[in-house]
Amino acid sequence: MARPSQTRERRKQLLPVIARTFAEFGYRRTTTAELAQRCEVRENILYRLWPDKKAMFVAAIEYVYQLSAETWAGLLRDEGSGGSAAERLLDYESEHHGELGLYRLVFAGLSEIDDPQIRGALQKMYGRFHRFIHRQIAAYRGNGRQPAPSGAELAAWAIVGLGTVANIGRELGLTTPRKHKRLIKEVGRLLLEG
Amino acid sequence: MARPSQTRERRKQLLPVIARTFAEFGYRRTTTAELAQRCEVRENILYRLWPDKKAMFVAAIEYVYQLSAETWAGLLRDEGSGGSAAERLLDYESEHHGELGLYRLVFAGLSEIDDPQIRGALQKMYGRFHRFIHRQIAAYRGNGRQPAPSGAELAAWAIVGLGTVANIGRELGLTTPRKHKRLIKEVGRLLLEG
DNA sequence: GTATATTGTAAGCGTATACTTACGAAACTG
DNA sequence: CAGTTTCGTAAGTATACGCTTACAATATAC
Repeated sequence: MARPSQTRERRKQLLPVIARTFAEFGYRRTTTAELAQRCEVRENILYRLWPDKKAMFVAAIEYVYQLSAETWAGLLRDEGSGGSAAERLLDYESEHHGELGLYRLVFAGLSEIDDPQIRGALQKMYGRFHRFIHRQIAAYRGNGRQPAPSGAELAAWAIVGLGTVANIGRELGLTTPRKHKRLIKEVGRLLLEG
Repeated sequence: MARPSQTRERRKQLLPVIARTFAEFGYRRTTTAELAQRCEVRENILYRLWPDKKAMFVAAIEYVYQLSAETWAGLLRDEGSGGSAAERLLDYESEHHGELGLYRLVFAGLSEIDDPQIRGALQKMYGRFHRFIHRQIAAYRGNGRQPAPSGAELAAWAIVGLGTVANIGRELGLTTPRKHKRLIKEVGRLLLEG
């Protein structure tokens, strides 16, 4: 036998850098040379970790949800700070939403939606986000009462859209930080109540 | 003197084809060769109408709003079919929203947001959509009463987001046509009322 | 220590594609 | 008709970039 492979750890190590780079430049404009430089390795090392550029991008998309999910899981565990889970999430997002700029990665993905693999990654990601929010709304509304109506599913989509447009508005400089915050907090509240 | 230039008419004539092509492939994946072929001309003819590929794309973005605006203006004139203007618009959009697939053009643009010209075109487009919807909400809410509160502005952004996510859901096959329709109609109504 | 696998370095290749140039044909003006 | 400009065709250029290959160095297992 010989050296044990460290590809798994190396992938995890480089993924945040890859994701940030794709988020910054988009899919096409990101060159494998740039990726390598930011990762401080040579190009062919990236090609040992992933079969091609597209696989790197798909991995980056999956990373986006992971990161949010971890943050939110932390918020849900931390029940101390008052309010229901849904309310705490809304409060948090109204302050920190889009902070990492990874939504740009999603925009980039949406431009490549004809590709089956990228499309699949986006489906999974949006599906997860939606399911998570859906559960939060259902839990909030059905607090002891009858099971939540199907409206919660629609509301969950609307909240995903709210997050999306909030990022677009911010990115284009069309909404001030103050409005951005109010948009998520107030309209989010409205959608949560139903 | 000699032949009068027909560049203006030619541009208008080709723009719908250009826009559809960019919508289909995105910005980077669209080649000037493909554009020319769909327009049934040679590449350099496109370069006589626009200075470069980017200018063609920017023109296509502007075309997106024009097209929607024309449709909506028609709906607003046609007061016969009952309901307030805002309600008629919602009804119409719940049936036909995203039909032309031009929202893909917007996704493509969002991936190129670092470019000043494309960014500017998107700012103008989103600004116009928002302003239009904002006016509709304000008119609906302030029907004879006090001037509409600032919440209408937020609601307008939320509705833009609603349209965006509805298209994403449809595109990814995550929402059925039935849900798509309900999403716009029911949540749109909720946001309209405030 | 040695064999075997992994890691790192460096250069290069083939292709795709935005944009250009050159030139002949047609059309409008006076 | 004559002169000028636009319009259409065709080929070419230059570059950027995804991906590969070849080889040296290093680390682990036995």
